Parts: sequence; structure tokens; C-alpha cells
Amino acid sequence: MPELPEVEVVRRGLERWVAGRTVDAVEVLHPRAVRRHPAGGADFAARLAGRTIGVPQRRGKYLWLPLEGRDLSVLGHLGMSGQLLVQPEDAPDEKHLRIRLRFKDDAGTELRFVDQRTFGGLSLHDTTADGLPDVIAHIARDPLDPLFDEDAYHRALRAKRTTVKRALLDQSLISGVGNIYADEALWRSRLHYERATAALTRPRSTELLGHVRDVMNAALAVGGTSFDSLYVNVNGESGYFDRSLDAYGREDEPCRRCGTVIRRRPWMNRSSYFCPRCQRPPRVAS
DNA sequence: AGATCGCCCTGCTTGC
DNA sequence: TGCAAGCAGGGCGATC
Repeated sequence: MPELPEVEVVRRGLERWVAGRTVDAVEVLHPRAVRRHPAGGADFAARLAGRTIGVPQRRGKYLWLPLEGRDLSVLGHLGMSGQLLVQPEDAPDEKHLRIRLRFKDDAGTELRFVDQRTFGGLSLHDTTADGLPDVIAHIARDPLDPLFDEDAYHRALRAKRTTVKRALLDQSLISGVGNIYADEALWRSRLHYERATAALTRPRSTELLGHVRDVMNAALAVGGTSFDSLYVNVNGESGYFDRSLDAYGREDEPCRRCGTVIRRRPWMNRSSYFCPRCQRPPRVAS
């Protein structure tokens, strides 16, 4: 599942292989892949053709390709299973190929959006004064953004009447954190996912944020080394970091800190993995 | 009006 | 064996 580190790896790959190239023709092979583009696939293709791509940007799990003139951007979200691949033009189509961008140069490669489950997609949006596509103005800065406002984040946590994992996944508070890195950061912080944010002391929430950054940087250090090939890949190559996970996906395996068996609990239509000894639940269940 | 919940989608795994 | 249910889950819109 692509979260911030995986999306950043894709962004770097796009910067290496796609920035500066001019779009020739665009093929939309599945309407759902452009469902966030209200005018539809034909409009998407027509407006993108002939435009030159600038330096790819990212905020949280969103990435976008600014187009020359800075007025318009191709916004992308990988969803659960999305991939952006730079492929030789003569490579056979992937089974779940949704969108193809051909370029005017003679590099011999094209950009493909491949997505089995179609939770992700591409769309065109006006770029606001701060360089952000207008439709993601509500997405908070992410923890690796130098301009992330740490004081404001801590204040927001204290003010909210919610629990800590919900707050981690709330993209309007902090972006880029998904279920995997939330569970990992909570495990590192010895915090149970149902703990109330209002009860977090400043040192505790500072520690939590530090662990969020640490686990993301660790994933980036592993995944970030593989983009220097032709393939701009996403979760397919993140198996390296899977071995480094301490909580997520480790149900019935021993906690690497204390040996207690890691548990999985249904949570918000997904799962939470935690060590019942290191991460004690709050006394009053919420 | 902020918090919560259901739905979207497909392929692999699990269980009867 | 074969089929169905479960599971993966981010984001958004409907609802309370």
C-alpha cells in the first residue's frame, strides 16, 4: 500500500524520467481512472496533449505534475494499487493499464498508470498561488515537509476529542500517514491506538511525531534506492521494507521488544496491529 | 458543523 | 471441489 515514502519514491522516479518532456497523445483506457476529472477522459486527454511537464511535486500521498505555465497540474493518487510506470513504447500493455501518456521526444518510453483496483487516478486541476492543485487545499503538510507546523500539530491534537490513530490518519491534520506507518509509529511510541489525543503530553506527542518521521525515513532509505532504473515502481518493490516492520502484518508473531504475541484488532473497517504489553489500552474503552 | 460511517474496486486467501 | 465470504483500505460524500 503506497503511503508517503512509496509515493516519494515514485515522485523521484518521475523527476528523473518524465520531467521536461512534452506530452503527445493521451489514452484513457478506463473511465474510473479519471473520475476525479469531472469533464471526463476525452477532455483530460485533449487538454493534456501538447503540454510540457515540470518538476513533479508531492504532498502526503498526492503527487502532481505541474504543466508549463504553472496554471494547470496533473494530479495523481495511487490509491491502493496504483503504479506509475515508465515503459518502453513497445512493451506489452499491463493487464490493468488505465492511462497511457506518449511523449513527443524520441526517448522511446511512455508513462503508464496501472491500477488493479482503481482506487487511484489522474485528473487535471488549476494550480493555486502556492503551487498546489486546488482540490487538495485541505490536505495538511506532511511530516517530511520543512514547513510542517509542529506547534500547530500538537495544539490540534490536544484540542481534538479523538483517538491517536484516527488523528494520525486524518489527512487534514498530518498527511502521508496510512494504516501501516500509523501502526509502526504507535508501536515505536508504545502507544495504544485508542489513546485519547487530548491526554497526550507534549513530550509524548513530540516522540510520536519523531517516530512517524523515523519510520518514513527508514522506508525511504530502502525504497529510495531503486528508482534509478527505467521502472518507476511503487509498492511492488517495497518488499524490502516489509521485513523491517515491527507491528503491521505481524499478528501472532512475537513483539521484537518484549516477545509478547502481536495482536490484530478490527478497527474502522480495517485492522490495527499492536503489542498488548508494550501498548496498553486506555482504562476506559472508547 | 464536526465527527462518523458506508461505499467504491479486484484478486488472493480462507473456510465450509 | 467449488463457491462465498473475508480481507486489503484511502478518500469522499452522505448522514447524524
